[in-house]
Amino acid sequence: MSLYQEIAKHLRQKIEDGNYQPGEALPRQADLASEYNTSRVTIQKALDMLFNDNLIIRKQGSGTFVSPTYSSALDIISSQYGGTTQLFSGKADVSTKVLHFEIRLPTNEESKQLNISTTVPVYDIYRLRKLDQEPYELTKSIMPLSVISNLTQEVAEHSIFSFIQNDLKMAIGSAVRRISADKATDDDIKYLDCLKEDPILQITQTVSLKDGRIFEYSHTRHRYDKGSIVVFNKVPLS
Amino acid sequence: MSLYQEIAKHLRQKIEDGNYQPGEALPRQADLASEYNTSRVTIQKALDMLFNDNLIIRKQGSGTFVSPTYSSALDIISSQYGGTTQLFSGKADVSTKVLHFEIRLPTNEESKQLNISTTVPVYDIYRLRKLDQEPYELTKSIMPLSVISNLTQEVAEHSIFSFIQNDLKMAIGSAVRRISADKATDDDIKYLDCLKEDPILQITQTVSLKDGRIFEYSHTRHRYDKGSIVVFNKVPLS
DNA sequence: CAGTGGTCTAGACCACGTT
DNA sequence: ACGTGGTCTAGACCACTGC
Repeated sequence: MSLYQEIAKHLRQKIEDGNYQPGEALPRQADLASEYNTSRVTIQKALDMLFNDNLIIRKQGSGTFVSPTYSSALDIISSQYGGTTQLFSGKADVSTKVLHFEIRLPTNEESKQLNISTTVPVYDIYRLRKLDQEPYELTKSIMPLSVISNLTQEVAEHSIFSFIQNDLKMAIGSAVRRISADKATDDDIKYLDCLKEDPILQITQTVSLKDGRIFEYSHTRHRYDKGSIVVFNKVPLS
Repeated sequence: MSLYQEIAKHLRQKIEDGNYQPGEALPRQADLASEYNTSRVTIQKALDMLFNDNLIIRKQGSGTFVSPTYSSALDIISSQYGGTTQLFSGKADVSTKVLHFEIRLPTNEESKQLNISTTVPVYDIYRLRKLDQEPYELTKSIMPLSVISNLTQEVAEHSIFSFIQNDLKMAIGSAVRRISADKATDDDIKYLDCLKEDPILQITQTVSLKDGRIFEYSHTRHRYDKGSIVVFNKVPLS
């Protein structure tokens, strides 16, 4: 890990441990540079990381301060990446039932969303995830074989995200999510064990690898009483 | 505007204009530095901005490429900041009806969310926004007088966000949003003109200024058929 | 091995807030 | 006027990719 990342990690730890209280000023950049025996630019790169995570506030002409609204509750925010299995790792028992597993050609909409030709086959996987035996989410995933291969029903029963990261050694880069509310469908009622009048929270996402290739286009449906999405937005710089 | 911001803006324009196609390589950092008559570090800061907006992909040892999935559709993503009025500026006719306007002391929950004492008075504003005369969202906003002052019902009928930015000259920094689905309440049915069985998309948010003070804690309710939230997430660096 | 982006330096000057 | 963070430089070396 590079120096600025180490410094960011160290400062983050000090803030989380309460060495610096919310609202309190951090040492000047020049002093931090001396302390870590590095240059100011490197300190700035470290502070950039903390700033992007809302841990600190920077005031030109005044100083750097621990965000007055800092609370560890924000830890959740950035964690929606590793998929459901990783998110609840250690907190709850996640089990997966594969309802459908098929390799076929994509529809026009799917090929457009995945940015592939309609001649490239895709996995079509429909899964029900349970948290501590309670139905939690229903997900339909479409993944191109040109990006992900050797996916089996066995893998789908566990975590596809960890298979991609740990077995295929591919790095996930970013995700675009659209969140909406919808009425319950017959499948929702059947698998999520909800009522006809219960709302559903739906997340439609395309997830890309670091190299920019899209590897998943999916729709996830949640019971309205078991899940919400937390997002953190910085103001645009431009 | 600083040099790296100008360069980022210029490169962004070139990508959006199609001078560089999706997947195509940009010039090497060294060449860009020569072209803009600056140093490589400055070019890197400019590229950081484009990278954060998913416009480019960087491959160490290989080059910098226009994101293969780049599409201008992503422009929407970062725009949820200026409030509803600004978001639809020029696209639709936004009108606001103030249903309630009051100054009172906050509840325990509100003071906790706003990070203020229960002795600091707050504005309690309940508004119905319409888009081209159609009910769009119902928002209950709580704002501390210690942060925002001189707010009037007159202002609430237009845009509170633009009042804060343009009149009070205060800069908005970040927002934490929780998005969930809910059943329709009597108010939803009455004001949003929806049915009892229609789902509602609810956004609960706290919005902070650049200096870290929270200026709004609000709940916004949308008709399920008129609105969704799009978010873009980069993978965490740590 | 050549070529690319990633990290880092030591120092300079600028912009902004506070006193 | 002073102190702070913001920007920028010219050059060096490291890390990774691909031929």
